Amino acid sequence: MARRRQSVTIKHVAADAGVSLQTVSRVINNEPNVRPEMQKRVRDSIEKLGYVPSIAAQRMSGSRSYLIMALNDRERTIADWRDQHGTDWVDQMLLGGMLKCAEHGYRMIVELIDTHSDHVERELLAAIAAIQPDGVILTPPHSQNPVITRILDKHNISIARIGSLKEGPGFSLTMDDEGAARLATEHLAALGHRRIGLIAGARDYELSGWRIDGWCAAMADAGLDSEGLLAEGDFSYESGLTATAALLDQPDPATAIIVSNDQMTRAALDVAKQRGLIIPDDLSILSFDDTPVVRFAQPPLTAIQQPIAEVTARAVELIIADRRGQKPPEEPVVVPVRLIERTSTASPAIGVESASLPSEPPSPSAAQSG
Amino acid sequence: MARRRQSVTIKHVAADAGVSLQTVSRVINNEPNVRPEMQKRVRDSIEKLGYVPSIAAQRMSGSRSYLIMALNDRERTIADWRDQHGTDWVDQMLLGGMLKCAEHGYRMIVELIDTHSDHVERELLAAIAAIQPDGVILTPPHSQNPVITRILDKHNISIARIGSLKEGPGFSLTMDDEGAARLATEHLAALGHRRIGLIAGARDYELSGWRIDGWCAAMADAGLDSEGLLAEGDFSYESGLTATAALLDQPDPATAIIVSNDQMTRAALDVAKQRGLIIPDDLSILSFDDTPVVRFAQPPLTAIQQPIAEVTARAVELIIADRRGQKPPEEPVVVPVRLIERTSTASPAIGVESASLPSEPPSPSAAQSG
DNA sequence: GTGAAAGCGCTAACAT
DNA sequence: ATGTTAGCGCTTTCAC
Repeated sequence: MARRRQSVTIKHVAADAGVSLQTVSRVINNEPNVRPEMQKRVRDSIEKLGYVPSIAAQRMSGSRSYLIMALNDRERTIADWRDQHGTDWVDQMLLGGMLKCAEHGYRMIVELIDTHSDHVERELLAAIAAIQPDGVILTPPHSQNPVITRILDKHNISIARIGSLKEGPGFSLTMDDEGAARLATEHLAALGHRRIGLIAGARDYELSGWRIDGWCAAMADAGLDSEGLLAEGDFSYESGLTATAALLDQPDPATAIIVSNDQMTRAALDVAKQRGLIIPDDLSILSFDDTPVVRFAQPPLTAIQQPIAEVTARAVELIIADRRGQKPPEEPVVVPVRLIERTSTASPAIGVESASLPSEPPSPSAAQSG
Repeated sequence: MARRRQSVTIKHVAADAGVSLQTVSRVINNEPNVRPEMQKRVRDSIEKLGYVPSIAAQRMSGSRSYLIMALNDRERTIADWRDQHGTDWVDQMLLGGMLKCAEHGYRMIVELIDTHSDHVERELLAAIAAIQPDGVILTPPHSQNPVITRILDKHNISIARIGSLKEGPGFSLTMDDEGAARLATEHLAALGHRRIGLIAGARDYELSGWRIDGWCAAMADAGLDSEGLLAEGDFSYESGLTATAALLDQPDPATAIIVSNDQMTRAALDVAKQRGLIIPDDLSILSFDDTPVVRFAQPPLTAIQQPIAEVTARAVELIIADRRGQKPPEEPVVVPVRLIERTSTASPAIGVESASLPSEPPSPSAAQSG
């Protein structure tokens, strides 16, 4: 295979503009100490020759690689892809991350790593050595894995941790899980539900706890008893089946369920169907993931729309700013969610329930259909 | 920002193994002229030190960048993402491409380019200069764009063209569109349909033609008249509305429709619903994309499952083989599709239709529900 | 079969 | 404000 050279290099530009390599380099990198007229001369040459810096060469000598690595959990990501369950997390990350990267001359590379394996460290080191990313975007559960953050920090790589508030290197971003859970709960309470169940996510995800907190707080604020309404899941379909059953199999069963992700939501729908429960007449369901499986469900589900694209774009911005020496934000960056109202949530069926409604009627204002 | 060095370089390995840089380089690249004992010594050092070659450095001096670029149409990809219509083409490309790349120490970078813009050339050149990919995977409509293939070829980059059989540099891969259309048509004919319509895709996609060919051939083979049963679409939802209406608004309307992609399928479903047609009782619908929107439709749709992941994986293999100097395949690589039978296709309603059925009854063998 | 030297395209550090 | 020099980590070329 023939040796492939860059067709137009910084040398050609320098020669064409009649300046030194360094001056061209400064212009490319928007560094100071270049007179406007020089600037222009160089930029004109760049334009004329169609010069584009080689990322590889930039990385070789400089401190930047112009590469940002998006790290996702291998097992879960591959399973989602294979099963074609319509989880579009990676797609949305690409949408937000790639486009933002492109604005700044960066590229995003998706990398999968097994969190729970013994060779996380080895895998991560290999990825770092091969790619030399300027920054890494971590998603749960990687974002709270101290082994990973420590290694990245040691290598002086900027870290954006999505879905983690733990102390640690880099900056945190969240999708306001607590607020979202509160929003979801309030939505259902406003519809008149008193038995609002929550199917929580895997315990080792920080955000699972936040959602429980938000739900608990909102239940308390609404004067509702949350006794027996919390079911623990692990984000898998199977766990969703068990959890849903648990919420329905009790003396005073849930009339509305908030489900922490799309796969468990599928399970909840299936359990409801199997039991002959009509949605939303007999049971309201609200999903914490607005993925295709949820949007195209029958009936279309009311859902918390997680701004994955946006939060990823913000993560890219933070990393690039960090590279430029700007001070990272003190506080975690919180990207608010939206509640998309569809037809899976409605007032509970009139019956014994309604007889025991509190004196205060449900607020119709919060129940407007979007 | 501190200058970041590779922690373990080829030098460390060479020193540790007591050999020269070149010997290590040869081992890394599986080149000849290294004695087995040397091999082992070097490999042991690599293992011990946890050495991983830097892609940037490899690219700098050598002919390989270990980077494969997956090129998609910017406008359509972003629209699909934004609208969240559940098209998972990019996801599936990543699944197949990334994993295969990983097996060989390559990485895949997704890049978006506007096909129809004036600056295709400029955008492509910029991407090439920045990334220096060893190979590029082209999807329609890029795969048939001579401007693109010519530039890539000139830069000595391996080209895998998915969905194009036109003469040109690089190798072609298809998902057997003609055979798939034939399969779909036969499936419907076997159910007893005589008026099987096809909503074709955009004319400037080669595969649109192949599908028409397959459908035509199968119709002829089944002794069916295809008069008035071909409607042209352009893959957009809107075009799907018009095309569906055209197939239904005629003296002898279609009782089954094959739709060339998921968005037009959505349109077909909506038209049917609006007209009060029950699927599959009044109208059978078969989609040419098995994306989430199709799988989770009500009823779930019978669909051609395009093996995007697999064809991308094959493309990666071909590119890597090409880099290694292996001779590319003479013939286009054809990855077969599968027909996923769901509940949107059934025998046409018994009525005037059945009275005029040909003497030969529909073959039940081909109508087995999967 | 192995090693030494040269240089890929670019930037950091140090001149001027 | 601009230029010069010395590498970055690796592969290529060519000598041994």
